Amino acid sequence: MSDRAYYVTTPIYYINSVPHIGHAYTSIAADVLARYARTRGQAFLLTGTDEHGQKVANAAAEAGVSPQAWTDRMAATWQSLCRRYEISYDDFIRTTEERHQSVCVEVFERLKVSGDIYVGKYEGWYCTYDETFWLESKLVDGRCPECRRDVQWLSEDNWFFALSRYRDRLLEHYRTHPDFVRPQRAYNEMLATLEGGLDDLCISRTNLDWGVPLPGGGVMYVWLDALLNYITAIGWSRDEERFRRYWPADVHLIGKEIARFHTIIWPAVLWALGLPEPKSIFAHGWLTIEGEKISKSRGNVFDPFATADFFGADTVRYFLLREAPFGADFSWSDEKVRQRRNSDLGNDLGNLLRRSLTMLQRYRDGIVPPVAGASFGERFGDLGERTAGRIVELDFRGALAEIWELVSALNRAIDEQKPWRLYEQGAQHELDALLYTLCEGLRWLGHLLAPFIPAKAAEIHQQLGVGDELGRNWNEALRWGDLTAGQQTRGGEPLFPRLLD
RNA sequence: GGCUCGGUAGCUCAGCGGUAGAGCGGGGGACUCAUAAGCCCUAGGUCGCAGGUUCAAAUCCUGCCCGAGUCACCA
Repeated sequence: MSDRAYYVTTPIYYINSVPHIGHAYTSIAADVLARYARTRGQAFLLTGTDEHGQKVANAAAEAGVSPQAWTDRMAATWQSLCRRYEISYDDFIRTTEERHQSVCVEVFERLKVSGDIYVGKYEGWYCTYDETFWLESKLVDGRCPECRRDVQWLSEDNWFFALSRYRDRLLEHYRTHPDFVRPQRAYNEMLATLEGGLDDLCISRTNLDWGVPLPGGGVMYVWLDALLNYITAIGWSRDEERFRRYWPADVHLIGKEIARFHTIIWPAVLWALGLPEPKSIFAHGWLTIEGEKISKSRGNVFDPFATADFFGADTVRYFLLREAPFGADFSWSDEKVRQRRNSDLGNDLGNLLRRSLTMLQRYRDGIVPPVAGASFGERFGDLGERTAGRIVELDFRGALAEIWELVSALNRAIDEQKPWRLYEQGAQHELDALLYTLCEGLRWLGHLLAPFIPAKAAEIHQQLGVGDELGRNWNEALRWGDLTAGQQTRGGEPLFPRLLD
């Protein structure tokens, strides 16, 4: 039992183009979960890249390189994006890796044996130019709605997954597990889809070759290939002990546009393989730019690396998680990021650290006084628990709001008690108690904020002079009075320098 | 077109049957340790529109308007 690890995944990112800030969003949320989970025990954060399919092949062709060369280049870009945003992944899987492909083939063989897949006809209108299938209803005057060229009727023998067979079981699972799909909005939509009925799913392609080759010809449908990463990466059929430690996943984080694949197809495939479904799937909202969908045609795609350079990775992480409820859409704007940065991070948090350490330096030579005021310990005794509860519910905004109550209370305490006056009046005991409270509160903030803004949280502790204690279990670390008196603080540069217009 | 979700103070949102709330921005005040930061006070908004149920409706029901998403092999 204690062997179990908290397993969280991001989608594997489709690399037909360069990453944008929306990709970073999912990874950041997953990273917060993983970082928190690691304070409680084992955790495993998986991310990676989805490298097959027509669009990747096309992108490679346009760039004049082989698909493999293209994916090698793009995967490296994605990995550096993770580093830039401090995504502490435990593994990064690429679907072109042998460890993944060989297991995909094994899945295919097993499904053949179990009778969950069969050969059928895959038919539809096909636009050769766009290499896309269209439904009859989507055609415009019998032509491709995209390029207006003629379409042709294509009919191929392909492998089908008997998805429809699992409809009743899916419905039952939804009924008995109301938290299987979150938020509620996504759950409702997927339930409605299920109630509308399911068709079997074509899981092979013969009209392209950039994919996992299947015995007998053709390649695996890229979506099935992609979904399987969640089990190939943790050793399914190759390392059963490892696999059992992680599976079923605690949560798959996804963007809401890919909910159907994760909440309907994926559990059915797992059941066909005799495996349990993931514990939950969370479909977060879309990030828009000034209210508009991120898209190349709108020209509003901006480079997430440049964004991190300008604002700092921690500021971007904070903004994304603080600004909106995790399930809902929200709009990015540089101005709002700047406001959050200056108001929350600079004025409230950074300045709190600064003014506290400056006064400690001035009045007590930067040494943590021996008097521990107890009132904050009583008031905020359950703050760790409350924050943790919010994180586990993926209510990141709520978690940060909880944490900021402590930030505000500490700032308020300074103004109410006026340490400069206590110093003038020689009220040594009161001054010590307040200064200790500030330092101890800041030590707490380091722990509480570490999942969200890891580098700055570490810097808070560094300026406080507390040792490398981030990552400790909160139940142990967040005991009021744990901060050692007599410790020398260091101070330092402003944590979040104010950004001007 | 079907379905889902939303439309509450300038902005972002909470409230979801009992005489309108928070944060930010804006305005005012007292201080000075601090990143001209922090603290205190201050927001008089037809709660999208029109009906209905109820002693009582942002809060339930109906219709409409507006926005977003989704509709099956489209990364």
